[in-house]
Amino acid sequence: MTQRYEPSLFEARWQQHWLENRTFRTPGPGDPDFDPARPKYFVLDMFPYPSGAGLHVGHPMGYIGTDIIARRKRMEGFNVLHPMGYDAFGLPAEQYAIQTGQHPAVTTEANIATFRRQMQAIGLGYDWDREFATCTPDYYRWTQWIFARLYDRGLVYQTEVPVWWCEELKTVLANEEVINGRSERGDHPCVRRPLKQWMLRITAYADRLIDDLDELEWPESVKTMQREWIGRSEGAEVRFPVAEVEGEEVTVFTTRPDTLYGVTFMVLAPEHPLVDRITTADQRAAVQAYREQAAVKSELDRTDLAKDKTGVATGAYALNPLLSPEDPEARIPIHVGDYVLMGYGTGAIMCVPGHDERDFEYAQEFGLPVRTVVAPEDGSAVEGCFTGTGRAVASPRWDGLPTAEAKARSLGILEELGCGTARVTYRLRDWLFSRQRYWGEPFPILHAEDGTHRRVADEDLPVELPEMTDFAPAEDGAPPLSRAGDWLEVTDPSGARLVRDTDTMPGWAGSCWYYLRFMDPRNGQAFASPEALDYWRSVDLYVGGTEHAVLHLLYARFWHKVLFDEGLVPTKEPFAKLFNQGMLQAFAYKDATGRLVPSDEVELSGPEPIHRESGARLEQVVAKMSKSLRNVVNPDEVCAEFGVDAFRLYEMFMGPLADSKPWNPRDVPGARRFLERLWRLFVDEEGDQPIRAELLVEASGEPEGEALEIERAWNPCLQRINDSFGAFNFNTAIAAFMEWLNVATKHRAGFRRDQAERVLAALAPFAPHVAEELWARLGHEPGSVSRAAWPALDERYMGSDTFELAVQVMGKLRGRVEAPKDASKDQLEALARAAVADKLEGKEIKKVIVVPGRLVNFVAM
RNA sequence: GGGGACAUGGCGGAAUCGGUAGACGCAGCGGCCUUAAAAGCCGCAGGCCGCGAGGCCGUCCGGGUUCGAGUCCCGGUGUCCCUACCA
Repeated sequence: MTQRYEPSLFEARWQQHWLENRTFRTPGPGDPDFDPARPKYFVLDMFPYPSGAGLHVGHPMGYIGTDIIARRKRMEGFNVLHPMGYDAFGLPAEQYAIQTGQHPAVTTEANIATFRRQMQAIGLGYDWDREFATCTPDYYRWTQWIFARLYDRGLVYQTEVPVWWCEELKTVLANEEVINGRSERGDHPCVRRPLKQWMLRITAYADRLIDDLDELEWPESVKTMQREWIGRSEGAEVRFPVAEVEGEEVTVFTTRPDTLYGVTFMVLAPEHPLVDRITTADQRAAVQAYREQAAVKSELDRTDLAKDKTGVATGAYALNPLLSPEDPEARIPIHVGDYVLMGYGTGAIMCVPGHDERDFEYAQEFGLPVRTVVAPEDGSAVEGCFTGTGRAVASPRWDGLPTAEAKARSLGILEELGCGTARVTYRLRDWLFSRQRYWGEPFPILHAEDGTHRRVADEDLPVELPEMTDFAPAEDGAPPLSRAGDWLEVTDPSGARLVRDTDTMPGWAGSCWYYLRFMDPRNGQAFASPEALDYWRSVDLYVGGTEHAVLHLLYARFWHKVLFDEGLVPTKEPFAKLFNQGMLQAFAYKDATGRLVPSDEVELSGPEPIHRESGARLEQVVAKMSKSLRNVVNPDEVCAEFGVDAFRLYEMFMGPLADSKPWNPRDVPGARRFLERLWRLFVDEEGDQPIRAELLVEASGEPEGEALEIERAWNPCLQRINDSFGAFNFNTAIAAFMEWLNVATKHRAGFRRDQAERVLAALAPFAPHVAEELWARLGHEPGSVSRAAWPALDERYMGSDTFELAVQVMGKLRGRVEAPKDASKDQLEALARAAVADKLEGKEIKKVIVVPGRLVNFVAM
């Protein structure tokens, strides 16, 4: 039998061993082997949607990172909760079902099997006993149950709203799923259409969702995104009476009530209900035409077309409530314009072209007057539009006040006059929560004949998805479930006939609380036991990509807070610490015209990349991995060619986990070579023994000679490994291993068993297969390195006794000299002086800076 | 238009508190081993000048603070990500 490093001979075997022995199973409260004395650590990956394409090398980047963290924490004595599951409801499986007739449950199950196999093949140490998919009744029963809690708290309502409708997908989409009028998934055109929809009152939690961000250990950028998404803005609601139309008034929201004297016109959103009531006869045709045009425009892209402001006068006028109705200045025209959005604030604005750029543009377009009511603090003259803060001018009731005070004063006056109040507005809208689709959680809702609805009793959950064979939505947009026959009909105990709701929940629903289910995934009595919730509390470290910075993380926080208010979870927030891994990119090749050339047309064997057909030189650039560039890398292939440990090491060696960085196929063999060299330190490839005989000898006493050299290299290496867990820059840990290996190889004759054991323990989180293999060959119980203790640092052997002292003259490096680590400042200065004596000759030394352990700098003229 | 991140050799990237820039790896070059090649092992390796000792330049560009700046401050350029009439 060969003793060469051949990972295919043992990697699969160890993976099998871990599964069979449930090595990474984590006992929790209620399990007989649970040890409550240990501290807990819950480290979670954002679980994947199991697509048909399987994993590509980008997915495992974060998974390998958390696997390393989980494995080390386990070795440090923590109860580590590190599970994996599948966000398995969603559109792609259903689209596929419509095209092929395959039931989404079938394709989803097949995809999950692929994902599971791939993740196990990477050696990820998840607790597979806790695995689940959100599309199983065992799970969505509790999704429905939590929905019922929201329902009972009045956070669920049904309303007719203009929603994004995607003709291609035959469903409504949430605002955030539509980008520039096209669906985020599939890039199909979408139109606005009024439909009755389920809404969740997330806006009721807006303030808490902003305020509680402060206590989270999250990237500032993500917190900022969430704050801006919620978009809290403080201002006033002001009511302007409409001239000559008795009883009508225009209510606007403004953040600048201090500019009220500068209002010269008003604009209503095209959809504003007031438009019909106030438009004058001679403007009616023009307004009607404009509204129709605006409705079409919104289907395309209102924002893109809005380079120039458009609008039309209604012919009606409003009266500035601060001025006397007789004052001609008080009379301001009311327009309709599509730069005002019906969905924000009141759908109407007061326009102050002197101090708002959009209003200014509109005023320019339509020749409306501009009135200046704020002057810059420094007294400088402003022409056109000034949006900054300063002092109020031409504003009789608060002239001369700085903007902040003017705001407060104007608010007070508005309230006094009874024509305005302070108000807070949010950009965040209530969450459109229903989809006219099949593959999602059915709503646990029953409709009565009188038009009322009630929720399904808890004991009747889950409301299971009915078996169907045709999932296509109807032409009129009626959901597939409306054709579900018997399933639809329910008779309640009183004999009343009820009909089930036929919408399903959006893809986000299942991921709103899955982290809680991991705490107690097989519980049939509750979504998780109070004991489990109380022990695991919340996620200590949550790792995933930035693409979920707003939606998923905001929705999950919302549900968690509702559960907190219900007294069902012990924490206010679900994810204590968030970490965003970088994106995995790939090299791409650009020709002279700037076009990207698919990778398989590029010849890389020469000194520079060449286009195979034309022979043209190409430029290497960094781009996303994409099918069209044919630079997508499959982890299965990499593992097959280089081994799993090499794959894991390379992914971590590429750079810090947080950075985006390109996959370079040429670098992968370097990781493999490291493992081979390490192997040879332990195993004589030419011999027939599983491990070098010296390593079977129990070492005693302090290391000496070559063993001492290895020891002195090891401890700084371990220090760097430990430090790499601070910022998740495991590339530096692996570099440290490599440097240590270079030293150890040089002094291999002195390599001792105790050193071998410590190295393998520290290596185990990074390259677990080879660590297990060599650990077992050392005679330890198979599989036990995963449970070994994390090695301790020995401060006595932190490198050698001397260091290289840099000697500078006037800040420039002029020499180097070996110096003892414990030398005094005076000794260092003397050594340095001797080293650069010739450079100092004839110069006057003005100052000497001594930095122990580093350098000496002579300031000399 | 707004917000954020980043910028270091041919490539990926190192560099605690401001203290020897380029660790580690890839690609490259030289040597050993070999009939030869591969693999492996040993060594070289930012640029320029010089036979050499050595010197000069160098972390996107321009200024500044400092004994000393990749790191801090001001201004600019470029790349990537997010966002987009939010009143």
